Amino acid sequence: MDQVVETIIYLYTESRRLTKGMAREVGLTGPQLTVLKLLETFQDLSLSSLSERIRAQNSTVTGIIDRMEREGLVGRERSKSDRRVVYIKLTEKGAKLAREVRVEPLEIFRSALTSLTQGDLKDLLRILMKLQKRVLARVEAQAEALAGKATEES
Amino acid sequence: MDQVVETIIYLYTESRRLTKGMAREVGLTGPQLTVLKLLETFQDLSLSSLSERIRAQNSTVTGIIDRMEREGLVGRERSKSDRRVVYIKLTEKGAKLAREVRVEPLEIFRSALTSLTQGDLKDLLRILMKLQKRVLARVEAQAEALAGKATEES
DNA sequence: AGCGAATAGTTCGTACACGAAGCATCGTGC
DNA sequence: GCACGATGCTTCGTGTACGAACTATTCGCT
Repeated sequence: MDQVVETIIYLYTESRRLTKGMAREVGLTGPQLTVLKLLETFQDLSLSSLSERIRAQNSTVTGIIDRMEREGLVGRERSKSDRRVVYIKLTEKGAKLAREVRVEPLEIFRSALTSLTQGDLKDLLRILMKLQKRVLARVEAQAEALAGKATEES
Repeated sequence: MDQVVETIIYLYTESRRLTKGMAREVGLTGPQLTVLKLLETFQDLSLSSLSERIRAQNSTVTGIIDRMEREGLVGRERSKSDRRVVYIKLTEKGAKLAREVRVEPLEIFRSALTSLTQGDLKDLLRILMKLQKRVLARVEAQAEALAGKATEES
């Protein structure tokens, strides 16, 4: 039971460690490699949609992009239609680097998954989803409780 | 399949977010609350064993302890038998705060787990362990490959 | 039109988080 | 005993990571 938690933590941290190691080989950090690969796949993305995809705050991504821009890997470009939006696009150098990185970040993780039997994979997903749903329900309940408390106080 | 990865990431980040929220209520950060609770359970721990338990580097934990010491929650004490070792112990104030925090950090997560059927829980653990074993095997294979490369280069 | 709320990004302050380098101490081999 | 590698911790530099406050737009409503 605690072991389940342990294992999930292990799997998560390990997959991050792997991305990081892979990134090091080309002189990048983990998040930077992730961003590079995302931009290769989707061409331009706004900063917000980038943050959404890597599950980080805008302020965090601003920093990551700052450093990648400094290295000449990406460029910023304001949208014509909505002048609040900034699109991030790969430069030549960035695109070249993205092509050089052979393996997808979560490769090892994925190949370990495929090596499970079809049945196991199905069960795993089913149970994890169930788990997620319950956690989500509790989180929302707690959020409401807090919101209620805040209202009382105000 | 990618969904499994997604879900695991969700579960992990959510559990961290919860710890953080709980910590905020008593004016702490996530890692600080974790350390506080660990020290409450085990009394004194050396800095290294603390790092091991929270899966962080010594240099990271040094910082966390620095800040907690500044707040008067913990104290450092050099070991008599091995003067390299530093034991971290709760102060009065730290112990009091630890007692005030009712819920264990991973509470929500755990209660969601217990709400699964016995069979599901068993399956989940079995599959996750299998997955972990395979990831581990691949990681080691890759580590060796890198080590080999390094030797060639030297 | 035009005001107020919402949205997109940035800036700032703080706290992890890691690796490399440094310092003190310990342990072993000779 | 004593050189030397190993161990425990700290320091430093860099890069996330978040939330709060701020600016510039855009949208919704009247």
